[in-house]
Amino acid sequence: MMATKPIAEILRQGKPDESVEIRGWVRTKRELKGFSFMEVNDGSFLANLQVVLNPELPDYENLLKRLSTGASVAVQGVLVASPGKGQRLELKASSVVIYGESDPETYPLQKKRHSFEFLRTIAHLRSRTNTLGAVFRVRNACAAAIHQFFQERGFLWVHTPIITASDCEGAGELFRVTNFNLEAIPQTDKDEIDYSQDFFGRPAYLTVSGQLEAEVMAMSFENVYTFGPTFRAENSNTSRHLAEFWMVEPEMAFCDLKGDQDLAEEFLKYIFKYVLEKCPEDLEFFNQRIDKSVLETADNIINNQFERISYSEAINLLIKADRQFEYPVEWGLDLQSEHERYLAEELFKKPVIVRDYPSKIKAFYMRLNEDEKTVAAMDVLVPKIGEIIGGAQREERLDVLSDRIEAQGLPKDDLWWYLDLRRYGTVPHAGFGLGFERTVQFMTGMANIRDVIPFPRTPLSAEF
RNA sequence: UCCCCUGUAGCUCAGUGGUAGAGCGGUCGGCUGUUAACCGAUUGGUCGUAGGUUCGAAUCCCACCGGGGGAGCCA
Repeated sequence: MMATKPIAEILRQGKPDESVEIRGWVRTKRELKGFSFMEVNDGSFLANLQVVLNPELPDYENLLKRLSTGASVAVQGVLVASPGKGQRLELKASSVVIYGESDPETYPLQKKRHSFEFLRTIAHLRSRTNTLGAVFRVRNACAAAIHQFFQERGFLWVHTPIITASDCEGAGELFRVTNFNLEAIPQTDKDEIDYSQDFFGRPAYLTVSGQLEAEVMAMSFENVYTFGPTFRAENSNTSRHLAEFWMVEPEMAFCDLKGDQDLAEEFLKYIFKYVLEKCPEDLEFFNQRIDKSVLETADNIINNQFERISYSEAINLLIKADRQFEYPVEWGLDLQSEHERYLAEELFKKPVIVRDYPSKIKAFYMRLNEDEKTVAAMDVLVPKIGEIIGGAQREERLDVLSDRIEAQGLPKDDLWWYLDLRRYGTVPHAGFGLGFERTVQFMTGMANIRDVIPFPRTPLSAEF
């Protein structure tokens, strides 16, 4: 019985004379007079396995006709040292089974390079290309790294709800969740929508963050993290926005802003190192073909101590900067993308953590500092992307939190359970959020976020 | 949501008022080890949609639709 092996395993550690079976999809075929070559890919590896097809194979002529790009095959044979350049091993086929043919007249993928715009229109086939294949392997490795990082440190993976009733995150527009018949929405006497008749008896939404619930869980397990889908209905049309994306949110009890920053830095270093070890060929490919600074970026993250400055220091540095910004720099105003990129890209040339932002420009749950003007927030800024992590020490004092909720005009009654956490056994705690796709973008150098998620959801686009 | 660019063959694009083009792909043939194979031939079109200007529109004007980039918002 012949062992079926992933092509990655064969190319990494296969030996000549070994009998193997592979399965996969034909990437390309080259017919010569006496025999033919075909390259097969099974998604396990960036490179294809070259298969040699000799005329002695049963039904050779007909087989060659049917083995076009995209066809699915199983090949049995013997590994031999390749006399040609470009590969160590090749598979001398003794039997080829075609599972499904692929009409070359209509199969949209060519051997030639395609634009990412075009590939987005064939999202059901694009994962068979070199670049998207590499992206999804890196994405997988990155997800595995995230879990391993937290699991090694005793963090509990908590599953926070996808559907939420609280509209008080202030983080973008929400998608409504309802089972109303939209042709006939129940109304009250006052001609308002009667949510009491809706599925949850109140307005409900898709979550924009699992943070508040993660805080609940941190108050019983100390260290927790969420890793799941998040939804924003913002009409954002940029290369950095998705309506549906994945977010990682650790939350730590008995932790302050310093500990939060330490974890964020350690975390980024860990996942970059992990992916570099697991997918070296893929990252090398990105470095060569997509963005020639990919490896340098990884090295920069892994081997540099992140710069840490306060918001006030950041403002001073920006004022002193030897260049003009489009947007004004002034204490009290939020940092714009151009400011963040200047700090990380030009001034420090490495990741920068900015902390202690003015309270007025940050969320209600962030802890008020002694100066009463700033909050214990921190953003990790990286070259090229800007903000990749946003976090804070949370306000654990009931009275201060109540005041801030009221000051921001938020519905305090809806947050009764969140406030309860401060009534019963409150502790200092902190956490942060990391956009998963932006991280994969950063790692791979892919310019558009729609090309690092298999099935991107953006305004007017949800076909696949 | 705002600003800019763009829509021509399966793909990437040229054509800017006078008969619709190239490269790649596909197909056929050739080639004793190819690997973005190579060489030769061949195939391929409602020029995004609908109006308008004009003797004549892919080309100029208007509207709509799609795609991309940027900004804002954010992760």
